[in-house]
Amino acid sequence: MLAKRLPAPERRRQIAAAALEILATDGVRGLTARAIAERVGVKDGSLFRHFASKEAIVDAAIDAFEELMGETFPDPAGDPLRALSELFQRRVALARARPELLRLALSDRLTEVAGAEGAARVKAVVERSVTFVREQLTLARRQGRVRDDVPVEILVWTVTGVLRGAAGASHAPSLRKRAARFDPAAAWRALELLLTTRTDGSNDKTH
Amino acid sequence: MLAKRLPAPERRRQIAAAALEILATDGVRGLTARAIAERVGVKDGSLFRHFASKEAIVDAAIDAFEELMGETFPDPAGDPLRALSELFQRRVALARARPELLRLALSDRLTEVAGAEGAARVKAVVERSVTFVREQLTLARRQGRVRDDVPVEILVWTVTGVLRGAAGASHAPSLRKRAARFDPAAAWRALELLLTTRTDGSNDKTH
Amino acid sequence: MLAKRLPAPERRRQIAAAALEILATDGVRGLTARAIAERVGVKDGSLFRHFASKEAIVDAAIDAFEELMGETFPDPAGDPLRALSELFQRRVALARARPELLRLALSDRLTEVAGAEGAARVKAVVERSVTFVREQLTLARRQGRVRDDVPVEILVWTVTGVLRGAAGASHAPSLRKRAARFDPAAAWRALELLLTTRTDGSNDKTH
Amino acid sequence: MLAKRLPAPERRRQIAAAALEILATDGVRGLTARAIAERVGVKDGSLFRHFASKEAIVDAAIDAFEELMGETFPDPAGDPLRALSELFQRRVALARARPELLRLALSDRLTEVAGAEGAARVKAVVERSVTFVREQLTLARRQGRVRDDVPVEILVWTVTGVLRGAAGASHAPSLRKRAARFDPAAAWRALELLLTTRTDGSNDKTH
DNA sequence: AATGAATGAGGATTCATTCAT
DNA sequence: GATGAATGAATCCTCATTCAT
Repeated sequence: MLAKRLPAPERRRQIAAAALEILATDGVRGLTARAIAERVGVKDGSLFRHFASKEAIVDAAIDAFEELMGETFPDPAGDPLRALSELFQRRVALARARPELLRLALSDRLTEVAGAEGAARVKAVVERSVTFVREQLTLARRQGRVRDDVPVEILVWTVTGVLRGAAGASHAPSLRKRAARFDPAAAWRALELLLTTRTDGSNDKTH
Repeated sequence: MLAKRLPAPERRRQIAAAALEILATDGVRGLTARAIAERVGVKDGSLFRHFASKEAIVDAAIDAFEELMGETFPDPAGDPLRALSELFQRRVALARARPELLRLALSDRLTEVAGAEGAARVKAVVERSVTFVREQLTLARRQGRVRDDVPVEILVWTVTGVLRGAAGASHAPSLRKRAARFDPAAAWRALELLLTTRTDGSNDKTH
Repeated sequence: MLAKRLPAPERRRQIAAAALEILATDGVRGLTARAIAERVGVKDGSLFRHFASKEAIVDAAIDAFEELMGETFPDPAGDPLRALSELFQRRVALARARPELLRLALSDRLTEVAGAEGAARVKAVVERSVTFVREQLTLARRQGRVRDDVPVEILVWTVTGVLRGAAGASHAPSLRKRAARFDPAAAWRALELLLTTRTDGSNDKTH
Repeated sequence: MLAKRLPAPERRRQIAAAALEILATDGVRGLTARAIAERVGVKDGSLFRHFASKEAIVDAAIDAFEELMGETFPDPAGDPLRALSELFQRRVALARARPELLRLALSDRLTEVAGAEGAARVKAVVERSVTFVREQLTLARRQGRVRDDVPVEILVWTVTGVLRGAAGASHAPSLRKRAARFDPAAAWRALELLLTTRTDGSNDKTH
């Protein structure tokens, strides 16, 4: 029962993609050579004709991950709020299209299965997002378009928090009910309000 | 070289705690019977005198996790913003005191190693936090103390996002530099500014 | 079907001994964890409760080899020809008692399966024999009891050659016919004749 | 990146030679289809266009080995001591020219990787040498040119021992120091002295 | 004649778990 | 209550070999 022969580069891509998906759905311990091979339709030993080791497979998976995440970064030149908005929309769209990626980005599964070098790369991808957000926020603030009564870092956490929530809401079946009519554009508008509107905080704390 | 004999309930607690720590520091694949036993100072076979299976150990670990997280919930009666503030402070304090717990709460390692029932309990713990936040926010909004120009869910994500950031900043060595003078109280004040009702729309977006 | 439980040190010895024998009889590729385990009467995985790796098993086997070979070295003090004679007798006796050891000493199987450190130890054992022979011969020569018309090294090779032959003859079934009445004592006497000082040159070459 | 197409017989020779060298340098476990193919500059699958199996490759390697060793046998007619001398010189020369062959002849690697039939052939090659030596010695003894106070077999072992030593010394880098001015001709002269000079053994043992 | 993708049968090793002592 | 020796199933990986292209 031979598997269909496939050109090596394509097989490699398949294998890396399969690893990514399995990791997202079945977790660290589910990511076995056997499982990957099965999903691809070959025998486990055959994987090692294409990759030197499981770690190498994970590295390739991280390549794919890096690329997909990288594509969601908008042009950093231009209007910073627009840049943030675009990042937001694209990330939500990505979460909808490839929910596994989201899980991977939010969990540390990739870091767990990767070797030191791969783990560093995953971390870099995540940090790049945070840095991007921080930079755009700082820029926007200099333009007076983002509130300055709150430290940037807090705003960064706000953005990443809402992004995380929106991405989760956009695909998580269990959350679908609550966020049934979840609309990413509306979410962004709300987030923008948070970032830009200056509140006076006058009527809050009682203490 | 026999390990000190310990009353069973105490050993159980030890084992569960050890599992929790190992899971946090070494990850899913680091959580082996051997590793747990070693940390407790016992031989691996002995674990199974106290627990029927590794899954049972994880279940007990989840008990501990549940309890520790549960303790951070403030009295839900009373001032909702105060309740949120307290949850915030306590969580940050917990993150500082027991950084592993934070990692566990933010990663899905526990869910990964738990059986179905355990996973559900972990999920419940996390959801309970979100629900708590949502409820307090809703209450506060009814009191007119939280802005209503933004859907509650967005505010929920804001709170959880900032909480996550603050908790991370409060312990992560790598982040310590940036958040060197990180002050949870200040973080909460900033968060509160974000949440509370604005009085005018003067500081509006430009486009 | 559980194997008989044995105290660990004894099992270790068994395993090392089994490895030595398998290597001698079945060769490098025959030395599998499975083969060792089978011979000892346990399952292969169990080997690794006693040794960290196959290499560690081989190391222990080399320990045994070293010890057995070491025991054949006579007291180097005293009459050098007597020392050589004793080494000779003991080696032949060892070859008869434990033919596998001989094979191992003469082949390089042990070196092949050992790690770098183990290989060095095996080499040292072999070299120690040669050195011992050389030293005793040199001593004897100084006493005028060994011929000096021939370089010592040639005499060393003579001794090792005859030893090798005698040891082989003493056990190899195929050679038994020829050396049917093979007598180690007689072999040594003959060897001694070869080594000792000639008195005259009467029986010289003809050409 | 196709390898140069070569006529089949030439490729076969290449492959057999490569196998021989790898076996000598890397040992039994180093002799993999991949290693052979690599050395030849071909992909591993291609080996099996030329040989039915790895065993067949080894058989061909043994052919080559047989031939090379066979070439060192001098004309058995004529002066027996001269014949021995020539064998000696040629073997030492071969050891110098092709050290791998020596290793193979002295180790039993070839026997290990060969099938039953091949192993028998290797054994025959070795035995042929011994037989040759024995025959020439017997002849020479009948002519009164070799000492008769020592059994022939002992002399055979002497010759093979010195040959082995000389061959080893002639190439082994580590031994080069000791045998720095190692001179095969001198070695043979010394050996001849051993074989021909009659000692009386009068002044040896003290016991 | 050679490649390139695949396999199946192992090989070493890990690990949760059992149970006699 | 704890140990210490064992297992069986699974894991990653290697290797000789096959065969369509």
